[in-house]
Amino acid sequence: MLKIYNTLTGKKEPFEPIAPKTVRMYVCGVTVYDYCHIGHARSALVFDVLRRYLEYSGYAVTFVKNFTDVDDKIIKRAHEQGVSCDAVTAKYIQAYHEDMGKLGIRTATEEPKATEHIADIIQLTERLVAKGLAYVVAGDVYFEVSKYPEYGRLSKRRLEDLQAGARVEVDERKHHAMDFALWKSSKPGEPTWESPWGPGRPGWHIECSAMSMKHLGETFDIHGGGMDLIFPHHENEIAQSCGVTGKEFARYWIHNGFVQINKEKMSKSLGNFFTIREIFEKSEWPENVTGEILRYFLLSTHYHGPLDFSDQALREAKNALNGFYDLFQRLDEPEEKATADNELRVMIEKCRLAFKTAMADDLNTPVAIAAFQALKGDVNRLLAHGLSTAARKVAREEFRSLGSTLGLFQLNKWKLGSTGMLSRAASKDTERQFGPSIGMLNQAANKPQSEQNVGFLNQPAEKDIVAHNAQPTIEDQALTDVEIERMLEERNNARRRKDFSRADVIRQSLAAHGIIIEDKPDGTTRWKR
RNA sequence: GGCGCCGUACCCAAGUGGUAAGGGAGCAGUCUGCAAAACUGCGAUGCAGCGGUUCGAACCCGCUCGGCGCCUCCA
Repeated sequence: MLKIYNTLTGKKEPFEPIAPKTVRMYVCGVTVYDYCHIGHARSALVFDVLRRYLEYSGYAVTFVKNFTDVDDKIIKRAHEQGVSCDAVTAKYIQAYHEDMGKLGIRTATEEPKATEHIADIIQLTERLVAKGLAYVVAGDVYFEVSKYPEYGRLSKRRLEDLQAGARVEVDERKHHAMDFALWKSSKPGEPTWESPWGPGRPGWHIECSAMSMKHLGETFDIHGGGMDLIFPHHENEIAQSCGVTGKEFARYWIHNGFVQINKEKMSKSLGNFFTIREIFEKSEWPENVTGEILRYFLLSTHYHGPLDFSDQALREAKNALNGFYDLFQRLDEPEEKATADNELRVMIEKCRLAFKTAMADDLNTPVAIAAFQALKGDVNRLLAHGLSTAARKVAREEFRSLGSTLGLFQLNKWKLGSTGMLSRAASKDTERQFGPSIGMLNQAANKPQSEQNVGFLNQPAEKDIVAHNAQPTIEDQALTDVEIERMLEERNNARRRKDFSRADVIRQSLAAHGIIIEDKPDGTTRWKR
């Protein structure tokens, strides 16, 4: 049974859905006026994993995630670029799907847009006005916070504690400084819809209430989003929704922590954010590998806490993942000995139990990953004793199926691939240039921490290198599999006649192309990019 | 001014009353022509500091120091 931390109650609680075996959840998506950064990725991933886990646990999940596609920032961006708001939102919605897709984040059951729910929003606003919870001022409609006595129960604030106008001037026409707009009369050049209060557009908070109620009903199971949405966004949603229906809105409120840079929240104003596509562009590794590294990194900390993004953190995730995929490569090799086949079952059972226990405890993904690490060690030991081809397949499948809840271990090939993309001539810094391949060959690559962060944090320099990478030189062409096999054959011939210097030359030559080799006890050699 | 979070080994990170998971890096050993990988071993007598409660505290309470978030749009 899943226990989950509920912001509303401030406690970890057993999860009980309203209707048996089904879960209805709503997560606040993004405002589509720019590319998503790694913080958006974390939020999307956390709820993607929650959804996968609920499905794994046997629930039928209806998952709704919205796009806010009408908003001040969108209007501003459209004006800046001299294009329509629709053009802006369409561009960034597509980018959202591309970026999240690379991270293996599944699309939600429903992904409603605010602009497609104007009628629902107007209707909900009318009901609030009719109930006396909202008032109209010259074409604007405001929710009257003092009419909802429980205002502040999610964010644990009292109305009196909210310092009115602390940083923003209070609109004189509002009854209370915290009253918020449900409907805004539109200025010329802004998107506009007809309404009982005149032409205008919806406020931010009301759209989520309207869309969630439409797709999930007036009361549903889970409402999620980033920590920063607790106040005022989710607080306001509760006030509107509960105010209008008189029922509870969502039962479990789940919030993920921030991604930080050097212990500070990633934000546009600080200029310390990294977009998802920027990370993929700068990555030294192929796209599918980068996606999994990012996923592993984001899940290696509990979703509720803060998470510091750095180049080094990504490298550690990559190194940890290396161990798994090295094992998977061994598991793909045939073997007749079956000495340890029976023990494998026990190890797998142990892992399953540990995985389930960890995930059921407030989605403890770091502990779940630790369970995989334990199984990795176990299987490696059993492998030394002898696991049959069939048993190896079973083990690999176990990683794949259990890992699918976290979206890990799904790749067939783990290529770190120095595919010749990196131009030697353009580099003044060999270590950075060749990244993982050189790093792994040179175990001495133990630099002071100050240098380890340069990759992603030093934007200008890195951008230069990316630019150079676009023009690979001829000598950097990747080797074909056939060529590699031929070189390995020659090397093994050399080894057999004890011509080790020749063998080492070939090994170095392969290494220069990013090929890592490993001699097996039987005299053959396995390799990887 | 109000509300709240965090501080665990070189780094990352679980653990929230019963005597410190896991990973990365490092060192040593086994194996290997040498590597690589894998395996084995080493590594916090201590969880920011100081008091208190308790048979027992990293976990509860108080104070102090340090870092951060929200109260405005924000995943």
